[in-house]
Amino acid sequence: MSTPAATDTRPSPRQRRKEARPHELLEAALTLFVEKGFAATRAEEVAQLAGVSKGTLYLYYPSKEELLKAVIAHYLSSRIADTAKEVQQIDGPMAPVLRDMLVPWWQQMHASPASGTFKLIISEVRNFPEIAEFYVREVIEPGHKLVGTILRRGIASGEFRAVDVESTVHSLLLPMVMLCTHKHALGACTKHDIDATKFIADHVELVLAGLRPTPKARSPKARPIKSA
Amino acid sequence: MSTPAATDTRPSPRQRRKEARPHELLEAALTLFVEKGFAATRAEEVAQLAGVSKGTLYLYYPSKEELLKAVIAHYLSSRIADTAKEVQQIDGPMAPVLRDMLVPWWQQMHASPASGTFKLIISEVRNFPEIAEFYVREVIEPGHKLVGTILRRGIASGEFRAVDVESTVHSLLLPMVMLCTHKHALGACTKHDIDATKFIADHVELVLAGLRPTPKARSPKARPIKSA
DNA sequence: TACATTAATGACTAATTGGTCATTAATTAG
DNA sequence: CTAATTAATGACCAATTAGTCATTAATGTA
Repeated sequence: MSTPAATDTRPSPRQRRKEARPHELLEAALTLFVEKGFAATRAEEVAQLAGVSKGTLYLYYPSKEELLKAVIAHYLSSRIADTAKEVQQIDGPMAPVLRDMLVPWWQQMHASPASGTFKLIISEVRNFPEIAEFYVREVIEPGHKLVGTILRRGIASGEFRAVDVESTVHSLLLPMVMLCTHKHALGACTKHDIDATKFIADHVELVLAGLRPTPKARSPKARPIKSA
Repeated sequence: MSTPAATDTRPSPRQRRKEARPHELLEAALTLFVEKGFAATRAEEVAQLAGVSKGTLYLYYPSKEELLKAVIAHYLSSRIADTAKEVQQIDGPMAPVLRDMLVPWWQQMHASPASGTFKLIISEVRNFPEIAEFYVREVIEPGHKLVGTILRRGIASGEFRAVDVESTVHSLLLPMVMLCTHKHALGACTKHDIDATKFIADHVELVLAGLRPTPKARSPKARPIKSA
């Protein structure tokens, strides 16, 4: 999407661009924090990558730790809530919902720089517990609730087997998170690559297959569920 | 298993225990590297947790980086190869193999301190590419080859659908790795807990259900495969 | 007991880096 | 154009820490 500050040829020195700095700094910080980790990234590196001096960085963020929190907050501004609203209104079978919403959602997430936030959170939560709180509230809980709802509706209608919802939510989502994490960890330093687009689709199909009612225990004919 | 050096009451000061030091230092290093990350862990902290002075740490490991590599090498000494040997000799259906070997293998891994190595590797590979090489060779490749073989044998015998083996290997293993990672990241600072033992079993069952041949496309009667 | 060996120590050094602030210069107002 | 405002700079300071090494003392030997 937007070019990293390092590669673009901005006018040059000592230019005043008050509006653009915060975002450029966040972008640079995300890149470096994800790549090298928080503690191993020097504040001056972030500034340099954003094309400013260290002093300027501290003009916009009061400390390295605040910068980290700002990065996570910025790149996690919840698209989940919106998606949940949409799903609420959909009627009928749930398999297409997973196929047509969950799959592209994760494909886009994986392709975007925001995919790095997963590695960042994994690496840093224990050092900054506030991040845990934020992440659970903004991402984990809404996400699990959404997928859990979809599964429960599918089970209620007879479309899915009566599996354990909690476990199945994890079966669906953990690989997605791991895939994003992998991209910025091993995936970034070996050719041991994963075709993310294909895997995301394949994985959802596999889970859907695992959710099909068993032929023996004939489920009562699936009936359309009440909307809402 | 073994008590962390911090909690046990060892005789006390300036005791000479040449044999025990390396392992105690590795244990302390694993704990702290996993908890705080490599860069944020001070060499002296590791020494302290192991009950020795900083000088002693450097008596056994020439640098912090070498200590990190030693930790990973030690806790990854491959149990995978052994498991692979066993599986090679088993005949008949593959579902019990996954149920009876993969499930307990991951349950034990999750329960052991070695589960922390996943978070450690995720966080540090990009800073220390040698680790990537080692990990791919010792863990990823053998592990994928093993599970891939199991799936292929099941597909060949008609026990499993003709799914994409690569994707399915990832569907099986990524959640396990993520689960271990979670334990030492978010799982260590929130009550947002996952029942690992249950999830591992449930997940394998879900995948096995997803691998069942579809009732419509009747597979040719499953026949026992040739051994070897 | 006296001596040799070597495991263990911790004060120390050199280098790094988060954060500050007096100075500089781009921009705007009059 | 001149003055006022403020975005941007980078030299600087204080604190931290990886790694060293001269010293200490535990252990073994005669």
